[in-house]
Amino acid sequence: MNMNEETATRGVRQRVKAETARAEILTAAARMMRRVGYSEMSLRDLAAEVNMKAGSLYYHFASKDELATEVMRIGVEAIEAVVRRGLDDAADRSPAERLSIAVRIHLETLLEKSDFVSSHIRCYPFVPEAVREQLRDVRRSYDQVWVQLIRDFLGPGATNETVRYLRFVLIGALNGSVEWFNPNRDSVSDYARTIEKLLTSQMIASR
Amino acid sequence: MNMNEETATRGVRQRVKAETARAEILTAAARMMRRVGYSEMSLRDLAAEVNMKAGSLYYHFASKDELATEVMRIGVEAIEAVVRRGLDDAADRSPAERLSIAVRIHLETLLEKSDFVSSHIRCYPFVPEAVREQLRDVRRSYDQVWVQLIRDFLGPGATNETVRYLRFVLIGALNGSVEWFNPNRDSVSDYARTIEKLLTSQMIASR
DNA sequence: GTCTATAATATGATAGAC
DNA sequence: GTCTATCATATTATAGAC
Repeated sequence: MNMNEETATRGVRQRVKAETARAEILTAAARMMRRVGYSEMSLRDLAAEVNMKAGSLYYHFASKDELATEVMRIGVEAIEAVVRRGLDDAADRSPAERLSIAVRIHLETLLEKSDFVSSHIRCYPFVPEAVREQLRDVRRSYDQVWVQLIRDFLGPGATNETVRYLRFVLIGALNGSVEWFNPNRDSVSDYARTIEKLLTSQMIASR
Repeated sequence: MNMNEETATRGVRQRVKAETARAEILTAAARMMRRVGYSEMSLRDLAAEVNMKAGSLYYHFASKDELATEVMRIGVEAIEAVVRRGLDDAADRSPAERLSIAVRIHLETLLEKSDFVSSHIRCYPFVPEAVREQLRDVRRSYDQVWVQLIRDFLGPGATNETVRYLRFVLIGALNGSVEWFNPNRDSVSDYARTIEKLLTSQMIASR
């Protein structure tokens, strides 16, 4: 069949509409998963959020799991990208400064910038195993950013175990903030400074 | 009615049976909530775990919420009690040593001793608001243990904000461990030592 | 105290009209 | 692309027999 201008145009418009709807669903899902959790988010409620009916979601996603996987995948990839960019811009800084930069960017992204990131952090432990499996590689990739940062920070003498445990301390302190951080009361910058002081032995002045 | 020995005995036995069953349900619920989460734990599955049918649970608890509240309440109260006891036994130690003791006891209880504690930590953020409300006071009480420990550790110069943020760093590092700790690979003692080094500026030797 | 049976409702998902 | 209608199933909770 020979496409004339009209049918070609309609094809484009339809594709744009589909992509727009898909993006809106993903954004609403991220916000909702962050707020209530994965199991607690019903597809009916999600659909209502984007002025749709539940069944319509299946035109864009094959299942709730696929939708959630996509939301959380966007989250990790986004935070890895923004942290890596920040570190590339600070390639000449000291290991301590680079670690500090990563801490700040991670916190800002998690707490102020992206529901995709925060929904990932909150929901990952309770999402079906099949979803976690899908996210294994992207998560591992972001983990490696921190492994390298902490290795550089601790220097060549540090054991793998020390690197591992310090990473868990940091990740715990960073990600735990989604549960208590209140933008009206708390400051990302102040919390980041607390972590930096701890890392650089400035927590207690007299020591 | 005048109770003879037999009816009195049966009364006691029934009461014991009820209390035993109730305790078994609570224990199984704690284990299950820890493993799969609150929403993900169905009362049918829970009942099966204690060789019962779902309906029978309602002889012991008025609702799923009440059951979950009880599980989580036992958790906080248990960890507060064991941490407070440990601190009482170390009343003469330095603030840094007392903080270190609390870190160790908290981790041991959370990771090795009590499903009531770990289920509380994992499920609290996703439990219905009504349940969280019921737990507010006991949680606040345990929080105060840490506020005091950190105040003493930082000394009189510390601002409330610093105390608050250091507490969140610690709680995040401590409680985040439920998500990654593997008894076959990890050591509570080694992880506790990592945290202690960070607190006492011994993380990096050359500084 | 625990059972069976069931109410009342909510869920993820699919089929077919438009 | 989205709707309506519905399937199949799962959920919390209750009523009444034993």
